[in-house]
Amino acid sequence: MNNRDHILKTALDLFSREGYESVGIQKIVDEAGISKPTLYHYFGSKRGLLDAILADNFEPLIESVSVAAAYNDLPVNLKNIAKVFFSFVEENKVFYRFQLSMFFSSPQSETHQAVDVYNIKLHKLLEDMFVKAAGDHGNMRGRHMRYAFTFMGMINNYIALFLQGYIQLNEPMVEAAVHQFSHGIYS
Amino acid sequence: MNNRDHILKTALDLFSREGYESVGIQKIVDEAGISKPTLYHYFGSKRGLLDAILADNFEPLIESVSVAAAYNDLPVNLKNIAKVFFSFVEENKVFYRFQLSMFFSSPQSETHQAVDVYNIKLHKLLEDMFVKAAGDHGNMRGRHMRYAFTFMGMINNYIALFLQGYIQLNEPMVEAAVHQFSHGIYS
DNA sequence: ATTATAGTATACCGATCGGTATATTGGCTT
DNA sequence: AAGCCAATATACCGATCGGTATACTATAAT
Repeated sequence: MNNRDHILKTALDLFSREGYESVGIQKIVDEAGISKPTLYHYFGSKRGLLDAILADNFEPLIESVSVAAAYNDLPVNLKNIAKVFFSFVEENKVFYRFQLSMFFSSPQSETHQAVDVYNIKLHKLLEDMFVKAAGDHGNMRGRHMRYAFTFMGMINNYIALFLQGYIQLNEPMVEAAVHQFSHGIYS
Repeated sequence: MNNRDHILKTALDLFSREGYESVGIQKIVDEAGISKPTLYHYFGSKRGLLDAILADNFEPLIESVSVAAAYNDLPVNLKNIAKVFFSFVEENKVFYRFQLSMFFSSPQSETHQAVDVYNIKLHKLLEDMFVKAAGDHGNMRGRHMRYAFTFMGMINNYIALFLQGYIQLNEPMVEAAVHQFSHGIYS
């Protein structure tokens, strides 16, 4: 692995375990076995390092979600989106734990602002899907935003359970999450 | 308001807005119009200040939840618990936003550890209730932990929606949250 | 062979971090 | 009035913070 990717991986591990604010640059470069100017050569600043971690990991996720959310048949879409998230989390546990913590961090914090742009993109994909679905399901109209939030919330609940070791993110769990969410929509 | 409570309120505001790690002691004492030794006289350390904030706010909540979760009739219990949380959040927006961010912060961080003890207490109250309910609902047996987590997750989803200004936490919303969760249990 | 450039290290910067030594104030007890 | 103690302030501590000035090295292009 090249130095840049090695730094990214080391920093993500530390950030995810101890929190972005609590981890100093010195600790990252010690752990990675390099020196400060090397890190600053690649990323320019601590914030630049954070942005690089987010871009590298979020972009593939957003791409996959955008495919799964292209409106067709709502129940199928929901299932596919859940699958995309669950399999992403299985392969990127450390990153997803970190991004969840950033999403819930204080609104004015650097971490929240850094991750917000990506979550807004994800949210838009979901909301667009619900807007289109409302053409076929009249009783959904005007609630797109709430649906998008509730669906992401449901997904993240199951992911949180997984991250704590209580469940596996397999096919039946996809069904369970979508089923439970759908009950809130159609009734 | 006495000095101790004034410091607590000032610190909670800053922590909730900018994050615990990002707010220095100096900023708190400047904002509160006092000096460092005064703060250290009351709380001993930054961590002591955090613990005092948590104790002051969590204890009444836990007391209320423990009443609402005393097992009687599960649907009624669930509704009462949701009511307790929703009305607590209405009156303690700033604190609840802060405690949510701590709950999702990195597992080894000071903030997560500080808040964990209280969330474990809340979780135990819910889990005990589900254990007792399983006596009356056979198909629930062995899933107490998952139910406790999922229910809290559902509650926190609605609270997050409220904190972002998308919904109000009124009676119909209590019904909606409990209804949606219950569908995951009985089927 | 020379030059340019990307990559890396040593050593340092001012600012801020959490925390404290010392002293002073003011009210309460005896 | 004397003594005590909680409450407060000024001024300071070493450690760490994010970031950088300078210089060396290795590789690649001319």
